[in-house]
Formats: sequence, structure tokens, C-alpha cells
Amino acid sequence: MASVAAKKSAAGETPGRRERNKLIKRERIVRAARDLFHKQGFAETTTQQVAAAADIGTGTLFLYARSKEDLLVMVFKDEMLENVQAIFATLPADASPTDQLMHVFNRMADYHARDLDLSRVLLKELVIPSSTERIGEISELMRAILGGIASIVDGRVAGQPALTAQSAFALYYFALLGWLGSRFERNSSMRLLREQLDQLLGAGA
Amino acid sequence: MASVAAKKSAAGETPGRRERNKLIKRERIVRAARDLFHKQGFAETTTQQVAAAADIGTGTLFLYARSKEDLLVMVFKDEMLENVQAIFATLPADASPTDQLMHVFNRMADYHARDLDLSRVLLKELVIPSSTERIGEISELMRAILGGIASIVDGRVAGQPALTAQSAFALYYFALLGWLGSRFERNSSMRLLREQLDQLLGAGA
DNA sequence: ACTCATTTTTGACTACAGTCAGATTATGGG
DNA sequence: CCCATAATCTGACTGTAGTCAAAAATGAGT
Repeated sequence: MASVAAKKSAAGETPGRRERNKLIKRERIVRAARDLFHKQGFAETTTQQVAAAADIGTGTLFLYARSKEDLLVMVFKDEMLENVQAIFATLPADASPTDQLMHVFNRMADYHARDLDLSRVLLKELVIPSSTERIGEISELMRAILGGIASIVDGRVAGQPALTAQSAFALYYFALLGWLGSRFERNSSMRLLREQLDQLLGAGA
Repeated sequence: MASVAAKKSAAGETPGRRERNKLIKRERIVRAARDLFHKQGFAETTTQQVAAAADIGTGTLFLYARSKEDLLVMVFKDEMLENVQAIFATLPADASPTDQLMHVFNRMADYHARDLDLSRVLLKELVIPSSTERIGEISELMRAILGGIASIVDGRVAGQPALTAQSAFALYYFALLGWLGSRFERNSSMRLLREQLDQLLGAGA
């Protein structure tokens, strides 16, 4: 009957109202969580509030995220990826590799500066993810960054671009953690980072 | 009575039964927590158990540590510092700077390998400490490591030793986090790290 | 020896993350 | 259209981290 037409669009394929509902629901959850985390902060937002705002049961939330922290990564991963792409898309044209890298890292730091508390929790979870599903997503984000860095240094400094990119990012990460972990001021972290990058890139193999 | 003899050892000085009891109590807490965390794991150990084992009230524990995670840092900070000193005290005599650094980093990784779950939680807290008191202790640990690294590279590679040490440590940290965060195998992390160190040290200024 | 202010301890209590047995809903076959 | 099966959802419930008002301990002054 009518059902026949609506049913399978392609044989044993994707669709099914099930899959679709899951995606829609996931989107509702992410949006609700993002709003609440931004408005109230992470600690001040309860999982019950998120569930209520997403119009689902308390338990359902944990079918989509393993933990409250995992939810935070779910929420910000896409936003961060877009941010990264936007950053690499607007590089200061004729600047030295070091300057270009510092531009990228400064813009990334700006992103975290928008909400320090949120970023602190987020970074903890990015560093040691508590769900295996998230590991892939984080690697994706990292690949995007490493790729961008590699293309900045490629052909302009000695050594393998991929290796140099990894090192440059590691230096940034350490600076970021020093800052967010309150061991240094943002400014002194970034100043030190620049010196380190200068040494690394000035190096060659 | 007997109390009279036992009382003030030196005039208006340091002591006071108060201060002393606090230190003893703190020691009991640390010992109890260390034993339980090692025997049962972090998640499986409740703060009640720690309090009971240290023979104090539930609430008292949180006068000494801000949170369960903070307690973990309190517990392992000293052990880590001793470990670090032991490592730097036994460097392979005539090895290249890179080899000496890798020796240090491998031994540090061994330490974390003893209990991966514990180290994961510990690292999260070292990265972004949740108590200001701990920040100083962590910086102390870091200074010890950076000092050791600086003395390895000092005079043997170009560039300012302190700067190079920071970079080398940052690279190690990133490798460590990649490993503990399950993004890489220990072996591949360490292999990459060696390449990065080679590039960094081979560099010069 | 006896106050009394100050520091330290305490455990009953609260709030919340996360679980799980059972209810609900989709799907495909007859 | 209806049923059987499997997938998905649900909210009452549990365990525990951390709080806080009241209690105990301490030591200085008299």
C-alpha cells in the first residue's frame, strides 16, 4: 500500500525512520547542550537540564554521549573544526612561516579565550578522551590542523613537512596547556612559543 | 603531669601540636590513598574508603585535598619527583644528547606504564590542575625535569639550553598524551619523538 | 584550673552523573 | 492489517563526591 512507496528507497540501504530520528535527536541534544553550556557554564549545567531542553529522557542522553564530558566534546568538535578551517583559509599572505604559524595559533587561542572554563574542561577531555568513539573525531580535528601547518612549512623550511608540523603543533599544545592550566599568562606563553618556533624552523635537517 | 614535660619544645616557634598533627594526618591520608588507588584503581576507590583507612571523617579529607583528583596529584607528586631525580642520576655516560633524552623519556614512560588508568587521570589533572595549591607543586616537578634536560643539552647543542629544554619536554609531553589518550601505540609515539628530537637538536640557532 | 576565641574535625546531608529493568516504538514478514 | 522481533527510549533509582552547620580540640590569657 502507501507504505510500500515510502519504504525502502534503495534495498538494504541507509534510510528507515529509525536512523533519521536518531540523527535529528542527536542534533537536538547537541544544540541544547551547546546553548546551556554557553549560557550557564559546564559545572552549572546538569545533564537533566540538557535532557529536558532536548526533550528526551534522562537516560537517553547517555545513549548518545558516554559522559557529561564526552558530551562537551561532541558539542564543540564541529565548531572547532570549522574554526580551524576558517583560520587556515585566511592566512596573512606574504609573511614568514613563523608569522603565519603564530597567526594560526593566536587565532586558536582566541577561540579558547572566549570561555576559559569551558575550554579547560574540553582540553582535559581532548587530551584523554573517555570514549573510543571520540578518539576518531579528535584525530580528524588534529589531522586538519597538522595538514594546515604542513602546507605552511612545506617547501619553505628544511626537513619533512609532516614531522615539522607535528613538532610545531606539539609546541603550541604545550603553550596552550601552560596557559589554560594557569602556569603562565597567555602573553608569556605565546612569546615563548614564538621563540621555540623560530628555533625549530630556523633549524633544518 | 607528663604533659608539662612534653609541651613546648621551643618558645613561640614553628611547632604547636596543631601544625604537627596536621602534617601527620596529611601523611596518613596520602599513604591510605596511595595504597587504595594502587590496589583498587582510582574509579573503584571511594573517598569514604580513603577517609576510613586514614582514620578521619569524610569531610576532613576535603580540607586536605580539594577533590578526589586533586588528592591523586597530592599522592603521586612526591613519588614522581623522586623518580625524576633517580632517572637523571643514572644517565648512560657517553651517549649522544638525543640518546640521553630518549633514555630519560623512556624511563618516564615506564613509570606511567605501571598503571595506565591511574596515569590517565593523573595527567588530566597535571595538565589542568583544579587547585591553585597544586600549581606550585606541578611547576616544581616541571622545573626539575627542565633543569635536567637543560643540563643534558647545555654546551652540546646550539641554542639556549633553557629554550631547547622546553621544546624537548613539550615534544615528549605531546607524545605521552598521544599514547595515554590511545591515539598512538607507545612504540610509534616514541619513535616519532626520537625523530623530532633529532630534528630539534640537529638544528642549532 | 578555668574561661573563651579560634582552629580543626565531623558525619548527616544534598545534588547530581550515570544505570537498568521494563515500556514504547519501528520494521519486515505473513 | 497484524504479529513477532529487535531497536530505542525512559525515568525511578543508586552510589558517591563534596558541603556545611554544629561539635570538639587547642592554646593563650588570667
